[in-house]
Amino acid sequence: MKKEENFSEWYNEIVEAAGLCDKRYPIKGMNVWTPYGWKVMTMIDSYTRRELDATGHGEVNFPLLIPETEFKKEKEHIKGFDAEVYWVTRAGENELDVPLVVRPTSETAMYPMFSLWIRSHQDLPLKIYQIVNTFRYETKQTRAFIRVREIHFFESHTCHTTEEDAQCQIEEDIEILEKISRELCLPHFLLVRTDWDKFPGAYYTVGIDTVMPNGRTLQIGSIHHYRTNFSVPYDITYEDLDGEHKHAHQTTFGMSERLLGAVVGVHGDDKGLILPPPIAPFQAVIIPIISKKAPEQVTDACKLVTDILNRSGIRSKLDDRNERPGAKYYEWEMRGAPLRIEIGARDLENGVVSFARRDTGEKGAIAMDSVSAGTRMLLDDISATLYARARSVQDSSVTDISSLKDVPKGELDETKTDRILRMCWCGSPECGHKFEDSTGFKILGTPYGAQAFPGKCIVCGKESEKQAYAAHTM
RNA sequence: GGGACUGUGGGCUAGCCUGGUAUACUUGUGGCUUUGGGAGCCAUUGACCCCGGUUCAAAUCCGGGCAGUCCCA
Repeated sequence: MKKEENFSEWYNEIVEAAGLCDKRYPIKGMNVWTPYGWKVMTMIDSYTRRELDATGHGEVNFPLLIPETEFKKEKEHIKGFDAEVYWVTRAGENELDVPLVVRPTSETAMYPMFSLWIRSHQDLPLKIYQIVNTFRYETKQTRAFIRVREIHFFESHTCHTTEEDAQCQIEEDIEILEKISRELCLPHFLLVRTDWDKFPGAYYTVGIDTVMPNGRTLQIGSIHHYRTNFSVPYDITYEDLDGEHKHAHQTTFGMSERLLGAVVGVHGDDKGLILPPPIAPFQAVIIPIISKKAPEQVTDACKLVTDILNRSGIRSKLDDRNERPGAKYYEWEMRGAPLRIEIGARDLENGVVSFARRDTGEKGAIAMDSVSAGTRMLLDDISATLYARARSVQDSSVTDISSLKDVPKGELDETKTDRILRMCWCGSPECGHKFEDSTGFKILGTPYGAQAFPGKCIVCGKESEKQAYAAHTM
């Protein structure tokens, strides 16, 4: 399995071989989460919960179904989702009077309730989130975790008195994102989407994009500022200090199981998955090397070390199956366990345990009496290495261009890697569409909170200070 | 949005053109031996995507459905 040669094939094989999911469920785009994969996903969710709870968001759980009447209230939103929603039109033996939408996202489920919950400025800000599954009828090629029809995701929704308050929320969302993505060792771009690519109904959208090994970008989340685009049709108003009724300003922030897809793609190698220690179900896997001499001592030492590590907060697993050690090495490498610890008679004589790092393949020994401190240090270093490695791939995949002639076209080079283009753009839709149509690249947007970037628009040549990123997307 | 290809035990695969008895490897299960990088031997379970058509006879030919993979925009 060669990741660099054929990323698509590699990815498809690895997600099943590593035990993340089973793709044989007989509905397109709906896969089964198997125990190991679900464990990783719930680890990711636990960081989401931690950060959202810490910033005063309350966790809720809304119904899956939305009445058509509520769903249809915001026109842009409907236009964006109409083609990909599932409908419940029948129940038991009856046709329903009001058909029900299976949520593609929860704005239209939540906002009628927000309208009831919010009466006074004292009810604001309202900050809630939920971790649920949503459904979108994908007609294109689906792919495990990356393009699915049933999506596991979190969505946070907030309401504020003013646009400025809502803007502060965007800043907070970005801080939350930084903390979560750091745990996953995932570098990314924050790009304000073009007007024609923003979320249906949004005032503006910040896309969160990461770079996959084939040089294509993968959107792993988004943050939206709605202004009052939804609060008007959904009648979400509050009474201000002066007794006036005003519409709330809203934001949302969401990320999905694509985070896991990104982790697989960004960190994995030809031997399989490489999981960042914070989300690895087993951070250290202990493998006994049984020999004819002293088998009991080895077994006991393995149990002891596993116990010591677990008690010091390092998720550890003793693999004492009746298999050859080599077979276990291959399996845990495939599954991406960050650190392997081997203990045999030789190690016991020397008072150490042997280790092998999954990220670099480096092998060494840790003194038995400092095994948990030594393991902790290695795990931290693995995280740092994974992040640095991913960061350098991301940085080196960006090419600055100043003319349409510089746009790579047709055949990819021998590395089969796509490029991310950075250029000056005047910001007009005419130039944007012209660029996209003539190059086949998609404009991802302009850097969020970027410094001025003086230059000449790549299409019309007009002076501009806007920088744009463009890429092929997954 | 457009095009191409493919569905055979759990996995991978031969057979399909030219209709008749389904192949290999692997995995699983039971047993014995084994354990510092994918162990060996013996025994054993297990499959032609679904619906329809043609035919004495369909994995094979035809039509539709479902599912999967790839390419282009």
